[in-house]
Amino acid sequence: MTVTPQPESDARAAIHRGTVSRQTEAILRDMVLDGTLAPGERLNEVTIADSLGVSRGPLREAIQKLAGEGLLQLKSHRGAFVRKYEPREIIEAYELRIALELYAVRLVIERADDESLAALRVLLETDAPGTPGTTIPPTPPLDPGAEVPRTAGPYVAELDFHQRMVSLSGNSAITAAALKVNHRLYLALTHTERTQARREHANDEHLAFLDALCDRRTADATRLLEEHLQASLANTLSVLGLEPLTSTHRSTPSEDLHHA
Amino acid sequence: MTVTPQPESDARAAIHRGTVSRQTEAILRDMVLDGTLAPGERLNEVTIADSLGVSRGPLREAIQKLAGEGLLQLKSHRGAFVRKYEPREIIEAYELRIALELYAVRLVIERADDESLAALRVLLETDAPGTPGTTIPPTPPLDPGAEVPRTAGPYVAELDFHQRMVSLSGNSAITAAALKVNHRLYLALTHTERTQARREHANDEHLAFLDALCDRRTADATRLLEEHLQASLANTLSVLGLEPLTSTHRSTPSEDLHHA
DNA sequence: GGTCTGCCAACTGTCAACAGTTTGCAGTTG
DNA sequence: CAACTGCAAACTGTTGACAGTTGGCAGACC
Repeated sequence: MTVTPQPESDARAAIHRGTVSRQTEAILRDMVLDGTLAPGERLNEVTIADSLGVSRGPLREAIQKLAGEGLLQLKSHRGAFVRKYEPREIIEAYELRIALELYAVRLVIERADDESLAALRVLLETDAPGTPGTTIPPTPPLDPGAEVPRTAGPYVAELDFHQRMVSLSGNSAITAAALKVNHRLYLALTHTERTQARREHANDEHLAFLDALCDRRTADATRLLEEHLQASLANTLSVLGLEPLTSTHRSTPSEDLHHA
Repeated sequence: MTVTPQPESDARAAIHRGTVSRQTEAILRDMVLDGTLAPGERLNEVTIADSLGVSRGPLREAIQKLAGEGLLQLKSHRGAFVRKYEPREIIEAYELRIALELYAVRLVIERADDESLAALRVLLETDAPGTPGTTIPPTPPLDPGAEVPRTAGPYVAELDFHQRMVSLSGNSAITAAALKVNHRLYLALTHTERTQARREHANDEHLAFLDALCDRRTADATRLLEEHLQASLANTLSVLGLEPLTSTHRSTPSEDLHHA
């Protein structure tokens, strides 16, 4: 109803919905994101191909594509596994997200019109967990199947708001990159709950940020967004029982990240 | 015989150098980046598979992966084409690059050790076009075949310096994203020459930026880098005979980039 | 002469079968 | 009884062949 390109509109459209390869890719992505395939799990090609009613060829092509998006991990002669993110990788993905959003904010303030900015506020008010998949940005440069599934994880609304904000930059390259890293973060954090306190804080931060954004106060918006993202990352880390990477490495001169 | 990953190091290593799929992927990427396959050109699967001595299966898997990286474009039932970037897309890719590098600078200043920073200076001094492929970052999270080819285009040294700087952030996600967008920009701009004046300016800007970076003056380094990147983008646009997007949209409230 | 229609060739998308590798297990041996 | 070796099953990697679609070309028709 909202933004998702509805498949059930026409039966003929469903038949012609791209090739088997693309359909398989979309279905696989959903299966990975909604947990049907658990992180670390191995994908048996014949089993999955059989259950989807397709051959191994298109399935393998879909697997290649998802591996390129960071959702699967390929091991030579061992097959494909659902990507299991290490704590360090979660932090790195988060930092990538921060990099994208911080610059996107500047573009949004420069370019977005008032209506679009105002429309963002609606996303914060309808914070109920019942809102179904509104995750697709208006101009998705990725494939049409790239959508966050309907199983409402704790991060869906959060990611959705941010993704929409980024898409207002009008830059489809940045938007696509953000969507991809958001998918990865969703996969990595989908079973991570946030504390209630954090949840309320997050909403306040969103509102403050949005106010600055609508007033086109670039410096304030940027600062508020970064503080919000850093706080969100810190909460995630604490829930996961990890210590923040961002404060430990400055003392040690080398050796710290040279081995990766 | 053309671009094949060097087999003469060890016969056994050549045999076990990944699967045919991966080799094909690396070779294809090189062929796209070095212009063997021209932008807009269509890839005939049987011809290419034949010339590489592989079957269509692995070739198609490689094509899927390169399409995911933005180097190829897939058209349903029409095949794969070398991606031909529109002016707008070039600008968007450039902005994505800016977003990544601006945040990377902060991480570099926080985390990189003095030696690594000093090592960057060497890249600027050996500006001769004879320096062979040093394009791989220390920690390439992409596949081992992902390198800017040896055909020294005008942007190779430029991109190389920036890529190395980004890799010093220690963040492999950001580094991988930067590498990917740099590949795209290389493909889009490989036949674009820079003015001599711009060339000298660029070097000066690099040096000034590097000084600020080594002194860990975050604000200065960030500002200098952004000015440098904006100037570089402006030069590229002028060479291409385009007008900058970044200055036209602020006045018009909407309608400017809503159609994309 | 221009335009439209129907056919044909080329190519992509898909499938089923073959070959090589890995992993786990059973048997054997010290 | 533990550890090592060899085998076998399962699965991935690869291949060649089949079917459906697209685009162009020739011929007919207006």
